[in-house]
Amino acid sequence: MSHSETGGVRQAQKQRTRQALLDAALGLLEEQSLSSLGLREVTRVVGVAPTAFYRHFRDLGELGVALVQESLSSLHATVRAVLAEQVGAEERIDHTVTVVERYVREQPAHVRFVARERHGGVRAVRQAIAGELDRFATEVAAALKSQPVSDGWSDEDVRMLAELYVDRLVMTASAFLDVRDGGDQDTERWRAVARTARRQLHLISVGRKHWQDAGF
Amino acid sequence: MSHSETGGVRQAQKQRTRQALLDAALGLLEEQSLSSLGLREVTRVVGVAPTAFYRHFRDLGELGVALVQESLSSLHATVRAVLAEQVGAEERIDHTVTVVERYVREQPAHVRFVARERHGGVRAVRQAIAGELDRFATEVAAALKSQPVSDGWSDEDVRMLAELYVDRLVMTASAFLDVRDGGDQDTERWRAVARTARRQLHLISVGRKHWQDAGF
DNA sequence: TGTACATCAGTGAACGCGCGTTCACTGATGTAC
DNA sequence: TGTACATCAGTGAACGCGCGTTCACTGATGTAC
Repeated sequence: MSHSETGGVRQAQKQRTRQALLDAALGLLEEQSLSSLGLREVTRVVGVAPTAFYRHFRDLGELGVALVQESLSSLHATVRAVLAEQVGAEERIDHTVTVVERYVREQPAHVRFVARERHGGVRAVRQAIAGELDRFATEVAAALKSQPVSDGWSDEDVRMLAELYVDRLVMTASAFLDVRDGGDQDTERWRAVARTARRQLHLISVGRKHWQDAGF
Repeated sequence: MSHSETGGVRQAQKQRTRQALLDAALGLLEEQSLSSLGLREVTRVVGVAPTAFYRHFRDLGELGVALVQESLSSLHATVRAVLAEQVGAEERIDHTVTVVERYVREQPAHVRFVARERHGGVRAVRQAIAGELDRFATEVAAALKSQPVSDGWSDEDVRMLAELYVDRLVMTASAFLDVRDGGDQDTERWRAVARTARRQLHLISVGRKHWQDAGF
């Protein structure tokens, strides 16, 4: 082949192995938590020697931090698109829940990983997740602030509201996951979770509208 | 001694060892998650032979379930007392947050355990926590229903609101814990978490008051 | 284009270690009479 | 009260096993000329 690009085949193969390690770990983490996951378990699934692991990550904590980026970047992008929509509050809530539903269906392992490791036993991973959710909340806050309903709101209160929404979305994703794990797929229970999530977000939205009337 | 009571000394000593195992495990779980905790680690801390463990628990999952009861029963009782108070909504919220603050200060390990294992790697423990929080939500729902503000509310909506409050309390406890872990103790950041928590609960409360006006 | 050397992703043997679990046991506590 | 037997919480040796990490290696890919 040409030598116009640096690396090429070798670098591409390395990336493929790295991704295989991430995928294998994510799969194994459906049944356990990161702090009990073994390096040899992961390499065994991929089909490489245990020592190959060290060519990509110092330890499983470092792999975990990489998984955080992978897990949250896709959801982040999708929700950002919803936030940018110029529609009414009710529509936006409905759409957001739909997006979360789809995310849980399509990336259940990523959702479980984040929910589990958000308070899990590996500090570096907890911090990575906290950092991502913080950036997430900052974006939501910016979107909320730009809406007319927020006129007269302090930055502190906008932030408070943003965190309320973000936490609720994470809890909702986790609730969908629990239904999925229970064996139900698209059943009554799944729809009940969606309905409850929408009503909870609507209730928060109502509170937001009347927040200043209440004198806070 | 007398033989009027069955057991006595022997039974009491067994209970003491059992409690020592629970305490040791809880301590070790500050730094790791249940699915990576070792049976030998626990018995080493207590100062008994590894095999003594089996006189009390089949495995660490069973010990974890026992820790769930221990962790949530005390908080449960305290919050129940707050719910029974006949005061205004604002006062009740302030008081609830104060109770949560005290709980995090006094039982940080219990709080961390529940937050971590709620979505952790051990199914039996997850289910035990989910069950406890479910009973908790049921009590909160009953308390909410008995208030005049809830006239005209469906049971479903009362339940939805109760879950919103319970999740919020768990998140608040977890937020206090994060500040504590960060090295700050009673500082500005701790007070900021308390302030945010109160405002979030108040906002939900405002939403509740205007829920029916909004036509849901 | 061809050749000679450098790089480095993945290998495989070896290590010491702590793990969970088994088993037959010991000796203090409990019970029957 | 005293004696003889039963119970059972905790012991300690032993086991096979999989773990994370080290090290010198191999051979395909990359680069310089």
